Amino acid sequence: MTLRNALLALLSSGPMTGYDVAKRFASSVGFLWHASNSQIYPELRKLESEGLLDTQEIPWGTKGVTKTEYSITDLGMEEIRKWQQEPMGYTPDRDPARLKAAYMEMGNPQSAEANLRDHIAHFEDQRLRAEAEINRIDSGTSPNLTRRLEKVQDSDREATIAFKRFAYEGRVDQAEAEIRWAKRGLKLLEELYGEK
Amino acid sequence: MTLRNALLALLSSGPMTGYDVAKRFASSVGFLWHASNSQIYPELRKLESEGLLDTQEIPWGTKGVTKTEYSITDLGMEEIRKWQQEPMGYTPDRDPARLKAAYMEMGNPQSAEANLRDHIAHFEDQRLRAEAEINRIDSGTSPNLTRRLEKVQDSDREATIAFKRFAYEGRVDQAEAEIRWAKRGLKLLEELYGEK
DNA sequence: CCAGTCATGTAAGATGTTACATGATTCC
DNA sequence: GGAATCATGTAACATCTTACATGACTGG
Repeated sequence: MTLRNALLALLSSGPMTGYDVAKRFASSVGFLWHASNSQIYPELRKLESEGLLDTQEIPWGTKGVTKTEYSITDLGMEEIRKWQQEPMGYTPDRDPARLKAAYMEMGNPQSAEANLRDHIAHFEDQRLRAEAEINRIDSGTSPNLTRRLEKVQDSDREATIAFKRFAYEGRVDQAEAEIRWAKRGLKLLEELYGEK
Repeated sequence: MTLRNALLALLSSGPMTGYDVAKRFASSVGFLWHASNSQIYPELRKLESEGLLDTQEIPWGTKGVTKTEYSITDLGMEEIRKWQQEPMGYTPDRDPARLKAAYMEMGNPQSAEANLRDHIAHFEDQRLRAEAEINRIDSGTSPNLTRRLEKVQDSDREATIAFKRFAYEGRVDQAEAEIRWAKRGLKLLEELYGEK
């Protein structure tokens, strides 16, 4: 259900081909919601069949080849508003890192350390990506946001930017919490298994 | 793949029926990895068919009715060690809360506020549950941990407790990061939509 | 003309959700 | 005798992953 919303939200900034959509899902939106091509293309067609998206065949190259451009309909916009009004529907917890950590005494200290260092590296990377996105937002080099701002009333401009920034700040917060936790874990390993 | 590991880890503290397993998944382990009955029972049988678990039919009541008790095999224990040695395999990001937040200007401020308050309430509850679990660990009233400690050498005792505590501390950290983020969101709403 | 990008998927399988289903046992 | 708990699932569906597949266009 959320992929739909991610697609509609993305397309609310303007028309795009499936390929464009897929690319955004590999970067900007993709940091918030990942999806692969094999999910994206079928879902776009489904959304069209439900009247939430319109398609237009765009000529591509010299021969009669075309590509399909999707644009959001009024019904689609309505769907986004509905989504924003709905409560979140939190999904049950599934936390592989904590699960593994809870049983680290069953492996060896070296593996535990390696896993914690991996954890730190992973979330340092995540933080970097989120910060990069924030920089793009601030500097006006986020293609999607720029495009969106063109069709937004001046009164909504500030909020549009602020909420996007707020979302990626949340990603930074999460990454930092993960890093702090894993670092405490490394300290714990030291305490338990001594000063090598 | 992780459900298997959660099941094996749980059963490494001692034999249990599917029903017992399901109950633990509704509380302690369940805070780290959720699974429903319809997943648990079939997966237990699969693990048995792979030789990672053994079964024993236990008489139940007066008639010839039995229940099935699962216990971990040496192969199962080996599997846990393997799991601990493997790197984590981070899954792609799928973050409904941040996704929604990124497009909050498309709803109304009231919905945004309601969603952020929900977020806070949800994670305050999560924090509470994690803290309760930490208390059970500290006070020796966690049934699973107690059972596990009985069969653990003294030298591993400290680590066994410490890692479990560490895992749930991580949950507390996450919950607190979420709460801080959502509170900043409420402040942002105030700034954007004024002092009502 | 060849590499890189643009464009669009299918198929099989794993994983997880939701709803439904059934009956025994235990304790008061 | 009846409620709560113990015990064990099936079926249908939704979602997501992985591997594979194909071909046109563009720029050097």
